[in-house]
Amino acid sequence: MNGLNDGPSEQVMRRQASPSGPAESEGGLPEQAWTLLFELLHTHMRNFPALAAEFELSPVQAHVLRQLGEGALAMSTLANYLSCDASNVTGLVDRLEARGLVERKSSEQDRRVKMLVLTEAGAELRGRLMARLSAPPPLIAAMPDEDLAALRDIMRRALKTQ
Amino acid sequence: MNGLNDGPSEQVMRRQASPSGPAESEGGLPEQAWTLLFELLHTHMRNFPALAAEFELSPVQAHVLRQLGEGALAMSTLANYLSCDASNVTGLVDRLEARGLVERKSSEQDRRVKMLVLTEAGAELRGRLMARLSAPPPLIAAMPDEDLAALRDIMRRALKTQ
DNA sequence: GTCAATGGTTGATGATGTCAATTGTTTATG
DNA sequence: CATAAACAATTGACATCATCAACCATTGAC
Repeated sequence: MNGLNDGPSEQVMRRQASPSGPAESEGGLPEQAWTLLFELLHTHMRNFPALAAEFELSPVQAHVLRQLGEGALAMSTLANYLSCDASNVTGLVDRLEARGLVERKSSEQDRRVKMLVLTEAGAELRGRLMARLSAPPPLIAAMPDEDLAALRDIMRRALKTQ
Repeated sequence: MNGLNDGPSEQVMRRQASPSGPAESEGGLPEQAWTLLFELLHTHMRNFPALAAEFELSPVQAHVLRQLGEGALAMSTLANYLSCDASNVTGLVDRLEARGLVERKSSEQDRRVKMLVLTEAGAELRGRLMARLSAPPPLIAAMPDEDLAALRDIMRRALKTQ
């Protein structure tokens, strides 16, 4: 695990009484960059429910479908991904299974475990969902190519060394 | 509002049957950059509930406190911000009010309207919450200064021209 | 004054989330 | 081998979040 505060700068939280949240002009370089990203992030997340609803999915169900694309997942693994209680996943999967999007398969190695796999219909829906999700929001789409390339390279480096 | 698909490139969704979601190496520049950002975004959103729980707040309550910092808001305005039904806001505010974090004030101009304001305790809690939220996640904190500065400048330009 | 529109609440219902307790299966230990 | 501990999933009880339809109070237009 990467520790959070083992880095160089200690000047976080300089004026926690600031009325309007993180001030862009204050703090170290990481805080400045993060605050701006945070803005985009929340703007985008606000209409995630509406986006999921386009496919008649709740936000959580959309999240589940997204995670489930890589292959079969155990219920407990899914609970970890969602950082929620295992008992929550039961009902979640119940509803997805009732809609014919996923299937429970008992594991051969360990009969306690139930693996989740997408059905044909589930994979198809996930395909459309992911295509919709990967459409860049207006703010990104409007960026000049130069900035986009720089942004892509920066993020590639960051995700690689994580 | 900025249209979504009035841009240049049309090569989105080339292989929607791809099993693992948006492939980083495909699509136009905006899609490539966005897909990477999207990764960070969802990683961060996964532990937003846990982060809110540090302050004994549900995710939605944290969102409300965040929005409520700028000043008084009408219930209906808050419902718009959250893009949810007005009746949902009633219960939400009921619980926040019961905890002494916000207050309903009847508007002078229009006695139908109820304005929401933070109490002393609410403002204090919001301050701590915002300070916590503006702490950059590990992935950002680990970036070299050069990338951080570039990222900040790119995002500034993008948010400005929006 | 009457009537439609608006802002907020209430009640019914379903989805999401947690916790505590239970069942069935594995694994470790005597 | 037998028993106990650990684990995966489920169940039941309960709070929260979300929507819809119906309802009051107030406003504003006619």
